[in-house]
Amino acid sequence: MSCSTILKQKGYKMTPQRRLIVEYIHDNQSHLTADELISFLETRAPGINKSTVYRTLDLLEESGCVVKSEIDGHFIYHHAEEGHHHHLVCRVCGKTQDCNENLFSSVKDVLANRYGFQADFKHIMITGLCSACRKKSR
Amino acid sequence: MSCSTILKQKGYKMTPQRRLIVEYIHDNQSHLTADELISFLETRAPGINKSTVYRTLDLLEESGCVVKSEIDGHFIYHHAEEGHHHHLVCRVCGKTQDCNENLFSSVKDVLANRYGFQADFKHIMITGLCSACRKKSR
DNA sequence: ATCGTAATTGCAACCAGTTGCTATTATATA
DNA sequence: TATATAATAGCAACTGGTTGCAATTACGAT
Repeated sequence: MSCSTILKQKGYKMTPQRRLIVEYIHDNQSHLTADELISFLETRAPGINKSTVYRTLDLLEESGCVVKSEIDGHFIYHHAEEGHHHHLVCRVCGKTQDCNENLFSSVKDVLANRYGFQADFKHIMITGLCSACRKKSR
Repeated sequence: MSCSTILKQKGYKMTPQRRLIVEYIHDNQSHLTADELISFLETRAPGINKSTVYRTLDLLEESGCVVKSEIDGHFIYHHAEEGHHHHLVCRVCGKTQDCNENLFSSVKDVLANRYGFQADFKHIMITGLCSACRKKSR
């Protein structure tokens, strides 16, 4: 189901601003930042306000159309249909690789059993050292 | 070894501002936020600037005296000597509980073997639903 | 004890993101 | 098609955090 349909079903209105944002997210399979989106919108809808952008992104997240992750104090958004995967972010070169493994299922079980805590573990950002930077530092 | 000693050994100067910040961190075993620290400093050293506080915290992190974690777009600092543990943050009530388990060792192994990625996994913030909020929502 | 200098501070401006408010607008209904 | 109204957009002010710069200061060498 498309993002627009979901928003309408939830009783939200489809404004030109929202249409553009949703369009950009659909055309853009990979991760996007609010900044990226804002500079795209400046070419298509000059005058659009950043608070509109952030509020729309929050709305889309709340509606499950988009997943919001954080890394190093700022936010990244993914189209939810991409499927759940995690991101390995190198703390030296900054490069990111995806990993689609179901890595955290055992951790989830431990937390549920011992702490009664139901962990989210969606689109985790894992910082560390990538193989290239590891070799360089040796 | 004390934080001041470490800073001196690294060739950094001990200023009154830094002395106060280090003192607060030593007296305060649990997590602290920059805001907390800033409002403490306002009583002891009026006029101290927030950029000094943030720069000192970054310095202490770089020197390994303090660990910086992020949650929901803002930062939390821990005295490094507390030992490594993780935090379970409830996305509903916001409460945090510590968990000292060596939860991620198996995940670390998988990432190292399959991706050549050396994950950090120190002071992870795990968001989810705590047992109390889980019961309420049922 | 004084001096030279590199490190550090405070400042002001900035960045990403948030919020309360008022004016505008999408949409359901008649 | 016109209208009522709740949702929304834009605005301006704000928050937490960062940065470049000029003035100050800690501290090693003399």
